[in-house]
Amino acid sequence: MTVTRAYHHGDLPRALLAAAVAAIEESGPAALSLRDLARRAGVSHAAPTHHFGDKAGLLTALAVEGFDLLAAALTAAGDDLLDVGVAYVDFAVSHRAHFEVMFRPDLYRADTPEVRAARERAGAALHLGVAALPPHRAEPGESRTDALAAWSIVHGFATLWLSGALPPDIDADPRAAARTVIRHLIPPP
Amino acid sequence: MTVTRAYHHGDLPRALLAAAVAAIEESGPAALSLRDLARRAGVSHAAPTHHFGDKAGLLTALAVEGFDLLAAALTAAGDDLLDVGVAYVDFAVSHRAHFEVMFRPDLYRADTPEVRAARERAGAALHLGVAALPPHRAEPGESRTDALAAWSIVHGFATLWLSGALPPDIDADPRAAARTVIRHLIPPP
DNA sequence: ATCGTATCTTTACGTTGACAAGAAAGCGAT
DNA sequence: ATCGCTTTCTTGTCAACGTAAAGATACGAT
Repeated sequence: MTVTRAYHHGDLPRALLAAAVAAIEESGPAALSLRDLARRAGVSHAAPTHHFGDKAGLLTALAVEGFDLLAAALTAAGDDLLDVGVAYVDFAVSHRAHFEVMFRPDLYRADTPEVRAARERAGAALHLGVAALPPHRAEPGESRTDALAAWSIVHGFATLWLSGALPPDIDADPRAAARTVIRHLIPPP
Repeated sequence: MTVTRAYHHGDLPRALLAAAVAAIEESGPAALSLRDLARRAGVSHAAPTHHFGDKAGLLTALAVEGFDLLAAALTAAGDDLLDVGVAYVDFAVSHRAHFEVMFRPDLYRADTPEVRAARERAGAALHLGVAALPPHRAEPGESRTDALAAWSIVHGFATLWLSGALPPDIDADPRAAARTVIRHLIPPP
């Protein structure tokens, strides 16, 4: 006799991560409860701990998944810095649970090799967009601060939007507002 | 006989806020424990709850204090957008506990009138720096996105630095790096 | 001196993360 | 088939946490 479950046997980790995303989108990563996740998945209270070691382990897995998703989204956006920047903000908006965890290293183990590798993949994808910029300034090392400025402006816009600090009319269409904001950084041709 | 205490009688709230700042700087706002604060202040575990109602109440007070400190720092920086921007980053670096709480509205009551007022004071101070920019573009409503772009780039740089996402050489002198980054936003005269 | 209030303590309850030990199911080797 | 090993999950337990209620103590105004 087969037991009816919400997940295929052996796929508890995936189900738990999905439940964690839903829970974080509801009430933030600080209020995440392992026992609540177990309840949602219909397993005992200690099942999550077995698969992820502890709470930080679960959030580490979520962060890795997030950096990989971000890398894929940025790569798919192409070479234009404007498109890549909008894709960054779009990722934060449409994957806010992942994004909120990714940049809160006190919640997980950010120094794991897997996390480091996934983060570097995302960073490389972001740099591709910056590299397509015309080298209008001849100063050495300028492209590095170019990248840092681009990263800062899209990351700042994304986190401000996530924290609800932006006025309501921007809340309505963050992607369009992001495009306008990023344009301020790119010199007119 | 007078009892030796770490704080003047009646100043427990201040002592608790100071202890909270120290605790958050050590291990982040998520790991903050009211009972730990009480231990540090030498009072019973329920004393913090009396003064702040609950944990969110304490963090609300901390956020209000933070927005006021930020407003003061930005005002003191003057009218130049570059200076104001660097002051924003400098505030995040030198008051990281306040800053981390301020932009995490799921941890406190961000819709309180006091919080709202303090946040608007800080916003007004930031806008002063943007208003000093030359109106080089004649498009209507441009100054609003100017402000948003400026806020985004300094906020993004600050949060990236706080989350440890920036390379080590930038960690060493974030203020200088911030100045370089902000310059990317300001058109050369 | 007394009353009222603010300040803190004591006690208690439900929830949480973590740990340890055990049950149960899959699985390859024999 | 069945033995032994591993993975998966359950059960039981513990200390720590946030919160609430009620009692104790001190302060200040009258």
